[in-house]
Amino acid sequence: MTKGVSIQVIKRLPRYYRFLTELEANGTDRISSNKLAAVMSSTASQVRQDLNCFGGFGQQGYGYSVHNLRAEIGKILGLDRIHSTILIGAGNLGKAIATHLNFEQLGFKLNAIFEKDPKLVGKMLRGITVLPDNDIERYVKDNYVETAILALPKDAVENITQRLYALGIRSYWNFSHYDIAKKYDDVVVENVHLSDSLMTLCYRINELDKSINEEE
Amino acid sequence: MTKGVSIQVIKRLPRYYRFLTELEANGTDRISSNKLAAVMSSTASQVRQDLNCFGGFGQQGYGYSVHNLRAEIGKILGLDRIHSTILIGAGNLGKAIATHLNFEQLGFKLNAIFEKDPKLVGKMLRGITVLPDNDIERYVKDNYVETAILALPKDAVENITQRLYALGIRSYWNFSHYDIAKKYDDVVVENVHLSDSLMTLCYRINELDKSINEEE
DNA sequence: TAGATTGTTAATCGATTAACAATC
DNA sequence: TAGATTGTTAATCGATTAACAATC
Repeated sequence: MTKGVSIQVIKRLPRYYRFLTELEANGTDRISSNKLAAVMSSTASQVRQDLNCFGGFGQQGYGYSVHNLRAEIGKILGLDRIHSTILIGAGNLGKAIATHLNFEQLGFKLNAIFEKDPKLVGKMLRGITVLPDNDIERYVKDNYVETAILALPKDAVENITQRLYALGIRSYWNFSHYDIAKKYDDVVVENVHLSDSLMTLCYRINELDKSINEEE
Repeated sequence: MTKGVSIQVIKRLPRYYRFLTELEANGTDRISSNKLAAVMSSTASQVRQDLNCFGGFGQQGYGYSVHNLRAEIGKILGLDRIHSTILIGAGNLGKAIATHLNFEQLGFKLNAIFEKDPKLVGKMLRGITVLPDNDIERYVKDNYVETAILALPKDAVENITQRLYALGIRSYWNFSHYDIAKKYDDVVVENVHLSDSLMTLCYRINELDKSINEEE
């Protein structure tokens, strides 16, 4: 029954969700695949193909109800569930993650934060007291934890992941360059590689410069 | 002469670069497409196809020189150039970006930081004094600036981008949900949508749970 | 020379786009 | 009913994988 929707489609779902949220906030009641494609810089064909991976949410001759479609995509993404989450690392990056994201609207709840550096332990972030990383085992045994956010340097992540895996945690939001999925095969890992993104920008700037120089 | 290498290939280049950097640090001198594919969780065919978009860097019967290949990919990405960069927004996210990334190794140099909130103006980040955002125009006119990093809320970004675009800035590393590329068509934008990444993780956790339940 | 491994062409696979009958 | 727009099938396009001759 696992339908096997392609990763390309799945990666577009948050985009649909974002734009539909905006449209609803703007008071738009209904939208055609054509109009939605224009907003998303996509094509009407792709919009209809994508949505029909999950069901027929539209109505012939009418289009899609913005409110309903947004709710359906929210359900598909699973944003109506709440995944108990811990954050490992309360440095600059961990702090930004903790304070910047609306976890509750994204299907998660941040319940605890752990940090090795004693100088940061005890501080408050988003109403949560930062705990020493030695407390991880005790905490995870006492509290149900589904997901871990990893905001620490690569060399620290290898060891931490081993501990978290041993405790049964199988989903990771990973900001480091340690390759979790290569080590463990029954986990879900979403990587955020900021430096890869910046290098891609670098390449594209150079391409832009080249095309400008060719024009001259 | 613009070759038009596909975006999929370009997005893999930073990965090659990262793994080759590791291999070189480990003292590996040469590597075959087969071995490199194993390290990268890719295929030998894909490795050779990808690299041959840019040139024949290997040697039949031998493989690739790790050192040379890393250097070549660095050049392709343009990491040997230095793009003058400013950061707009010195909140938690801006602070993490400023302190977390090795800009110099990624083809960029962070030269100035601007912030609206007077409480943050004057603070030091990465040896740079945070300036008031009213100084942007003066600064960009006096100093050559190529790239802007946008680490502020969506509603502030629209206005800031207008100002930066008017000043001639054409490349953006954008952490907000404001769609720059839809508004301006001669810009290069690399978006980092953290909440999209988290929603994708949410979807995949649910899929994992489903497949586990099916087994029972 | 023989073995290994590339560069490159051909085959396959999957994703996107186009078309249109179904239907609101 | 006529017009609009979906859901879905078919056609196209591009990316990945396989194969192999070239060659170090």
